[in-house]
Amino acid sequence: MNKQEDQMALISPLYSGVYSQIAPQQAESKPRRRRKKNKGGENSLSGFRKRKLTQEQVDVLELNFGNEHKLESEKKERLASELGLDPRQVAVWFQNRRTRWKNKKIVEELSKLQSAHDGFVLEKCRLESEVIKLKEKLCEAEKEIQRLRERVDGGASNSPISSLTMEAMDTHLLGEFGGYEEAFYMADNSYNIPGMEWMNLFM
DNA sequence: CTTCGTACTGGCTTACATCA
DNA sequence: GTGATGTAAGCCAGTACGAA
Repeated sequence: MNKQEDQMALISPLYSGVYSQIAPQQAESKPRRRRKKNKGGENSLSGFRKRKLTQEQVDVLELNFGNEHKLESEKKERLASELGLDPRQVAVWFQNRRTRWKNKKIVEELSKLQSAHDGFVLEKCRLESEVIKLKEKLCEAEKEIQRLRERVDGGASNSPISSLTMEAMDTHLLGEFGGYEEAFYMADNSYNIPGMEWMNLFM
């Protein structure tokens, strides 16, 4: 693998945002010099009328692109003579094809992210309604505790047993949540679980 | 008029050669 | 051997332009 391929491998498969890593200077939106209109200079291929490649030529090029998105000069020359094209045309075709491929990938990636996002929103709604149900349950449990406390206090006020019994009851009823705060921390304070911070983006 | 495909421009990197 | 410099080739983003 040469250095250039190495570099491309470092870059995401989509080449996304890529060139900015290689050429940060260019990534800054520097005003570009406007290109002069060219009606066919010395090195111009458009000296002759711009023409569409035949279906057969495109098929062969697509086949080669499918195997390898990069074009080595030897392969370029071979393809060019095989298809009766200028090597420059082959190079340009590959360059444009890479651009189309990259754009297509970006669109695909966007739609994947969109559906993932939709899924997370759905899950968030489900969790929120679960929190509401659990809060209702907790409220009922607290009322029940209060009733029992009043009953016990009424029979033997200031008895050391009463407070111990209450503690035990609290532990029994709330033990699975590890206490009120812990149980509902997430619901009120968004996602603070390590590694889940990104969820806040959707809040 | 819009979209798509082909070709070009300019900025940039990399590899290689040459020279002091 | 090594660093500086020049050059060719290739890549990309952006753009022009002809054809459908």
